[in-house]
Amino acid sequence: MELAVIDFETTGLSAGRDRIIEVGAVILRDGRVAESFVQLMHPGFPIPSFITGLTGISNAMVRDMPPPEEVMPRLGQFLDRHPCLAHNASFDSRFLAAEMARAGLGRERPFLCSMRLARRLVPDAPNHRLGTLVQHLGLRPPDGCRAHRALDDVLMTVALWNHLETELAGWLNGKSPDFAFCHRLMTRPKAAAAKLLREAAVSVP
DNA sequence: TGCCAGGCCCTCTTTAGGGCCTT
Repeated sequence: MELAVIDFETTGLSAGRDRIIEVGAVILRDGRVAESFVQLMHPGFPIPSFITGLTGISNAMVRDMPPPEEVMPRLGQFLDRHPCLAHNASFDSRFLAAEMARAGLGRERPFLCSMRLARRLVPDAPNHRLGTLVQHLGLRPPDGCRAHRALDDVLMTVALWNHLETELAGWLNGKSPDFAFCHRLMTRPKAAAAKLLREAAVSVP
């Protein structure tokens, strides 16, 4: 399954009030990064100091950067028709929809959520934050990877997804899971998701 | 003036509340 893995750094949590200040995205093909896209953006107002402390993205870094509405057409072309994957996808899909609408480019995109899948497949993790899961599973993000920068968070999500996909393929007798199966798994209640896995394990030849 | 996200998910639930995740 080809996926676009995406992550936004923003000025806050509200898609209605806050703006995107950085996007990272990659096209994942056979578990490998085939293309990548990263861009800082100027939100049109000062970045809150809390966000600069969290992400390291300062007002000086975005001073000469384009506003989100200028970046969205290029991002839309990059994502093309790929289904998207993000960690806590409801957050990123809300911001993507809000910024696309501001740019006059409204289009709903299907999303998978690595956090919701991990809650089904890694129930014993201390918590389901991206960094915790990567550490808990012993995954190795690329050297120099820094949490809360968009492309680095994308690469950690890729590492997590590759682990989850391998685990799902184990349930499916080696067959790679498709989008519909992953979506069913992450949207069903816990007990129903567990039943879905058990049924898949015996029904896939 | 005062406030400011939103949706999933669990449970001491369903006539509800609060923790988890994302920035």
